[in-house]
Amino acid sequence: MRYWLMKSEPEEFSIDALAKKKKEPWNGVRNYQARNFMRDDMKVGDGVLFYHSNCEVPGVVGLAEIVSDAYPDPTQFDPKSDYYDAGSKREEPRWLLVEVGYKRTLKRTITLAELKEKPELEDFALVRKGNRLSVMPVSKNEWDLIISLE
DNA sequence: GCCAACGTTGGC
DNA sequence: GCCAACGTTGGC
Repeated sequence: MRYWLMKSEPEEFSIDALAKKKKEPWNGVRNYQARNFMRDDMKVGDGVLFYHSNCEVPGVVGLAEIVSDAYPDPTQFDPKSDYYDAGSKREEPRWLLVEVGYKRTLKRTITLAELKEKPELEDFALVRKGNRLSVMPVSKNEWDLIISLE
């Protein structure tokens, strides 16, 4: 079993929204590295740290899990969608998604500022300068440490 | 295939 | 709202 961190802007889709909907197709990922993680490495049952980005207090706010294998992201074919990609063909979809299932909301936000202070997390992709991945791997050690901060 | 211009992400 | 970082695009 692997672990992941997935970013979402709370104004777009928050942990509360996921709690309400129970699960959500993670559409709109348009970054090849993130897509490759979803396509090649994510398995049903993998753990997910749900992260709020681009907001007042960025940080890990909940736990989720992968509940589907990767499949083509339908928004890439929808001209009305923000995520439309005219260059992607149905016979050969460029973008994939996985479905993310709600597990629980943390009692408090484990903030980015806190994570940055932990020497053990020095190499964690999230806190490395300039990182813009919206989906990234988390090691077992990193997962355990982050969870323990709750 | 290089690289400048441009767009996006996301913390602050 | 600013801006650093970085991915993508497109002219050459």
